[in-house]
Amino acid sequence: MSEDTTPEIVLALEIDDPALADRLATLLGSVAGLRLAAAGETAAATVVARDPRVMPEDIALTQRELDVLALMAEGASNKMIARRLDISVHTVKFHVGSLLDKLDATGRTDAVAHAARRGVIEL
Amino acid sequence: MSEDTTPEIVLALEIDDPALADRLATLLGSVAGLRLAAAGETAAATVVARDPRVMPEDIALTQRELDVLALMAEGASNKMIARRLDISVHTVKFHVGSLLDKLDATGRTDAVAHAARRGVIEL
DNA sequence: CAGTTTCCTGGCCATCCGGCCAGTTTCGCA
DNA sequence: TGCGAAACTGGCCGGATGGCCAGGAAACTG
Repeated sequence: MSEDTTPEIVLALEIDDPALADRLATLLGSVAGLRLAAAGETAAATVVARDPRVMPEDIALTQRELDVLALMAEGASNKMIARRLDISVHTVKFHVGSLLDKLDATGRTDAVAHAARRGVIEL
Repeated sequence: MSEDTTPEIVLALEIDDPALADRLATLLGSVAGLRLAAAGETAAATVVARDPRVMPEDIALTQRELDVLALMAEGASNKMIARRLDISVHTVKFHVGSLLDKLDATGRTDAVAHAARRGVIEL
């Protein structure tokens, strides 16, 4: 090894907690081979730590609701979801209704967005 | 300073590129005050670097389409979007149609999911 | 056994969505 | 000056969506 051709790894920081951000910046700033990204600079990797206050406890979703939610996130219509889960469209609507209620959403798009924000599903 | 009370910051790695992951693991593993998370361990922050191949160039969206997309991600209906942007519902539908087309989505929920995945919008 | 939860199904209906057609204006660029 | 892209508006319509009502079957728990 020891090629001086190896470029520094540029790291960006996206930390909600100011104290943690400061400690990380100090620690990482002094590592050889690493560099913190300047404002607007494209980084090779990003250090993220989102404020966990957003997700107190996992919203209590039943298994079936999670099934439906996952398919919703795929953009599936109620009819498609019904076919894939082998249940009736009415039942799908029922679960969707519960999801809208539990996720405090106004529609399926909102529900998916909320769920993604809280980490209930992975986009 | 020199309080041994200061806990180590636990970092998790989520790097698609194995080479980059290896370099980062080596660099970060030897930093005092830092520790890499064990499997399944809860980390204070996560270093992420998603494979950029997914998003070759930002999909060419017009300003108006971005406006509509942002409101869609908020779960707004076409009517709401129309009111907020002070345009007619027909125009909203027009832009939504373009978005579905450009984002290769089957519906507004799918469009928001795709856009979020590509980083076009921030959830 | 009774009660609760979860999952499932049906009908009815107002609204929303998205695709189709058509048109106008405004802007920048060749 | 003419041309295209972007933005905007309208009507029409089939299908999707979500809210409301009602019910039933299975499993778990006190």
